[in-house]
Amino acid sequence: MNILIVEDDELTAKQLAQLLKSEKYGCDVAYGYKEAQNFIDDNTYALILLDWNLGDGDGLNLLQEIRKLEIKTPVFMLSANAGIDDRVAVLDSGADDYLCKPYSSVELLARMRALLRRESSEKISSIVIGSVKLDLVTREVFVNDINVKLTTAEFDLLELFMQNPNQVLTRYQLSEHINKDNYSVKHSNLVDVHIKNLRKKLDNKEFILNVRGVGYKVNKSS
Amino acid sequence: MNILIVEDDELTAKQLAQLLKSEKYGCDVAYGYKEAQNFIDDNTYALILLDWNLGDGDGLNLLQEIRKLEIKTPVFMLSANAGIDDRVAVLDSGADDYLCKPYSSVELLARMRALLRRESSEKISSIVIGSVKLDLVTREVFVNDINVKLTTAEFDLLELFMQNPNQVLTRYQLSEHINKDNYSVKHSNLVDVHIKNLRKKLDNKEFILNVRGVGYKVNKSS
DNA sequence: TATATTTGTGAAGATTATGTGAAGATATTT
DNA sequence: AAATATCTTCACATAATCTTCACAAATATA
Repeated sequence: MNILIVEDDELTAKQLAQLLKSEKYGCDVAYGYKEAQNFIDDNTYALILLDWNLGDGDGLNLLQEIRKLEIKTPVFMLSANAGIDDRVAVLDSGADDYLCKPYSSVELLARMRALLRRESSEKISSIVIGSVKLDLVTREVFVNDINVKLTTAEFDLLELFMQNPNQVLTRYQLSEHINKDNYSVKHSNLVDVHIKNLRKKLDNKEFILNVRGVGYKVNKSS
Repeated sequence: MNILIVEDDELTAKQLAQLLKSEKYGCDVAYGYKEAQNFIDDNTYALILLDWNLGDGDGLNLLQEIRKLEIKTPVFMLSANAGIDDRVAVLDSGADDYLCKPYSSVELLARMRALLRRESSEKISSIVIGSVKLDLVTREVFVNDINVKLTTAEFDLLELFMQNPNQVLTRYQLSEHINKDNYSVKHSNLVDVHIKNLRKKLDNKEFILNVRGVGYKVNKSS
């Protein structure tokens, strides 16, 4: 969850960054218009906190430019002294919320949560471990950002592994998860075969580790 | 574009309704908690303007109940005298914005537009993916700019697909979407047949991909 | 080191899911 | 009511993948 702070006053910016970090948000700080543009081009933010007064350009201009580029990231405007008319201009330019300084940090955080909640409810859920990314909605798997095609059983197994990282899963648990319940067939090495094929497709023999006599687990640090 | 006003003071309610009508919004007025519930159950609103103080129940309670029911309609809270702490409670309960009386009607309208813009920007009138363009208003479909005639079921399926690009949709979801709910008929391959016909009309076997064992999805990059 | 146990592997046959044409059943239009 | 369009089912063709098997490789045990 990354937030971009755009604020030219260094002290204010650092205080904001401190506040956000204390709430476990990751954040970048841009001290001016140009710098903000670069950050926005290169990253995806959950929210942009944008100061109205920027040294090398107007905050409102930046906002309008962001919207012109069809970037949908919510923008929270902060301003020293805007009157009612400014407020209207700000909100109509595509800002999602707005506060005047001096503001209460408690209120700022609450309003931010309101914006972020809305976004996150639309976001897809995906799990990333090491070089492997698994998207639960599209059922796509990416290894080093390359889309890899898995069969149903392979995907279901990998999903179980990645939802229980570091935990050892027995062959029985794994088998049950893909195959209703035919693991009564004592000497089936069905799971082993799927694991073999998964390892090959993930291009990493160490991603799924064998725990001798018990089962398998994913290796978080691979 | 319908807006629900929930406000127990009759004069205030009428003034609000007047204001909204002058801006060409359609609106209903609920004077209490129960009445609001009924309106919400029976209608779909683009926005709910909710007064903090209701005669027969608390506005905050209503808000929390709405969110518990997973109703996503944006809620704009209005209050006579809330302090900062109340603001936090309000926004964290799922309100999307908040204003204290006395507020400027210009600012109220601007903030409302900010909320409504967000919603309406999601309700576009046509969707384009690859060579396929789907017009939701005229219900026309173009493949490489050539108008293709689809049956009702085919269009409805394609619409669902294109509004959820890349997402895997199950046969059950698809069937429910076109056909009320007769997918209890276990061995119906109705969806499969529609998919086959769609693929032929779209002149592209890769536009709708099968996800074995799960369902189908559109291929964004086709 | 020799032996037993467990895990890894490729290939082949069995099984299951999906694709397809055609025909009868419904619904819609003329 | 007839003509037309669309929906729905069915039987079978095709394709994906599951599962087993025999054996190889690795690891533990004596």
